[in-house]
Order: sequence, then structure tokens, then C-alpha cells
Amino acid sequence: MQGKEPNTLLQDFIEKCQVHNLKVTPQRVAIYRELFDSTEHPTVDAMFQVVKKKFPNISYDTVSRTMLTFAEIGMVDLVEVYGGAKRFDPNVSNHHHLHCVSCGKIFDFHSDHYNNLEIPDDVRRAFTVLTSRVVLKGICEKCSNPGKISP
Amino acid sequence: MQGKEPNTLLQDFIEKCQVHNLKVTPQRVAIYRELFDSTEHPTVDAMFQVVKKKFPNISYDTVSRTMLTFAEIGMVDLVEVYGGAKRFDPNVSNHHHLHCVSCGKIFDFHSDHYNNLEIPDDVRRAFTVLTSRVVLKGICEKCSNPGKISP
DNA sequence: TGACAAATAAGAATAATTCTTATTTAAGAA
DNA sequence: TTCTTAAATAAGAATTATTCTTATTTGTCA
Ligand SMILES: [Mn+2]
Ligand SMILES: [Mn+2]
Ligand SMILES: [Zn+2]
Ligand SMILES: [Zn+2]
Repeated sequence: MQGKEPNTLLQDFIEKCQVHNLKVTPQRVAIYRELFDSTEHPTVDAMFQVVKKKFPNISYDTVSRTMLTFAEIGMVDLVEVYGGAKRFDPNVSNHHHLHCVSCGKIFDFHSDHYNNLEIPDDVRRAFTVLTSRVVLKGICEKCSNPGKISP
Repeated sequence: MQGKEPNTLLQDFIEKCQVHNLKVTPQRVAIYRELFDSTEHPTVDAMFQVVKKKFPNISYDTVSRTMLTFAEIGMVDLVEVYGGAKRFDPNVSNHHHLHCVSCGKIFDFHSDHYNNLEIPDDVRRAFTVLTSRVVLKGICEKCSNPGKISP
């Protein structure tokens, strides 16, 4: 996810908790670690399954609450879906998404042009715009070439 | 929603059903009518509540199935949400969305510029892109000025 | 009109999330 | 270090959203 050393990352996490008056619990640390190892856009259940391996008696509710708490303080994003379970994004920097309509995966991509789209005047007058993202739908490589052996 | 006469609309609907081998049932007609009266982005439940008034013993399941069927044949879109119930869009023409993070409403807006965004080369190489939409998050007028009397 | 696949209603089942309550614990104060 | 307390957690119940199952009804077409 990022190039920092684990200890620095943990220190960042602890500071972010302190800033927001959140206790640094072992559950939160465990969830934090797994979240930022992930380059996917995990659901609560996906994270629960992974975290449970290292923290066997954590509850689903704790994972769910924690991920929502992390979203509230801007540590992760809640991403757009078309129904079903919520999905989270550990990458909160400006980027865009392609949803594969075949396998349901969400792929990140980057574009300076998309990052700097002008907000139309009529929208700017009527709304306070906070974020902007381009969302594409399409078919990913793997779904286009199901038989192909990856190189 | 659109300027056509009701009978023409109904005729269009009947033809679309025939093309897709769907029976023209009174339930489908009732749901169709309410959907295309709506400028919102209704959930299944919202539609169920409305349709039930004119069709008291329609079942929730029928409304749900029908709206998904309509989405499959491209008569409505399933729109992006951040969790919770699915939401549908009777406007399938090219447009963009602003999600009010305060009240949760989804507002349509139009922009030729946004309609014609270039797909980045690396994305184009790796994916077959089908649709593109700009999704903004922000605060709507009503949520910004809660006290203001509308003119 | 009659045959029949498709569609429906009703309720059960499942999935996703949130709530309730008793218990534990992190963090600051003494 | 020990004490205090509000915050966090686990467990399971409850709620919300959706889908499935089954018996019955109904468009459509011959
Ligand atoms: Mn992402
Ligand atoms: Mn719309
Ligand atoms: Zn795919
Ligand atoms: Zn609003």
C-alpha cells in the first residue's frame, strides 16, 4: 500500500486515534494492519474473515463499527456500489474507479485530467462540492479473456 | 419525465416488453407508470409504497423483481450508492450525479464536457469501457440553508 | 377456447447491518 | 502503581433489504 516502515505507520495510526479521541485497542490495530495491506476494496465480511485469523475472537460487529469509524475520520473511504455490502477503500488519495460488470471487482486508476475536472457553474452555485470521482463500468482483462494464461 | 402523451409511452413500453419476451402484466404497467413519473432515484421499497396505493395487493417481491428486470433490459439504471438499499434511475440518458452527504438525496446534473471525457490510454488498453459517469459528493442547497424559506 | 410457460402472491429464508446489554479495558488522575 | 470511568467490545437479538420456494394465476399464442 505505501512505502513506510511498519513502526512509522503504527505511530501515524496511534496519533490519528489520539487526534480523534479514539482508544488504541488491539482490535483497531489489527483491523488497521489488514486494511492497509489490502489493495482491494474489501467488505466488512471480507475484513472480518482476514482479521479473525490473527484475532480469533473478534466480533463481526467490532469490525463493522471500526471500519465505519475509520471512514468517519477519513482514514478510509466508503466507495460507490450498486447494491449489496458496503465496500471500503484504504486509498483515500484522489483516484478513480472502474467497476467490472462481469466479476464485480473495482479497479483503481489515476488521471490528472480527471482529478482536475471543472465543476459546472450551475452545480457550483447550487451545491458545496466536496469530492469528485469518475466512475466507469466495463469489462476487465481477465473477464474479457477467460481462457488466457497470464504471462 | 418526458413530453410524450401517455398512450405513446404505454405503446413504447408494450413494444419493449415484446422485444424482450416479457409479458405485459398489469403489475409491470403499474410499476412502469410510477417509475417514469419519478424524478427521484427510488428504492424498491419507495416504489412499493407508491404502487401499492393503486394496486393494493401487489407484492414487494414483484416490485423488486420487476425493477431488476427493467434494469436488465436497460429501461432503468441501477445507480451508485454507499450502502443500504438499491436505487434506480428512470433516466437512462447520459447524465451525472451529486450525492448530498447530509440528506442522502441524489441530484442529476448535465455537462457535455463530462459526457465526452477521454478514457485514459492505460485504462482503454486494459478494459472494455461501457459507461462513464462523474459522481460528486457535497451539500445541497436545502441542507446548506436549513432555515431559509423557499421563494 | 385451451395449453402452457411465465409471472405473481405469500411467506420463509438469507444476507447485511445495527442494536442491546453485560463485561472488559485503555487512558488519564491520584 | 493503582484507581476511576467512559469508551469499546463480544455475543446474540433485532432490523432491514433482498431473494427464494411453492402453489396459484394469467398472458400469449396456437
Ligand atoms: Mn479505490
Ligand atoms: Mn440520475
Ligand atoms: Zn472482471
Ligand atoms: Zn441535502
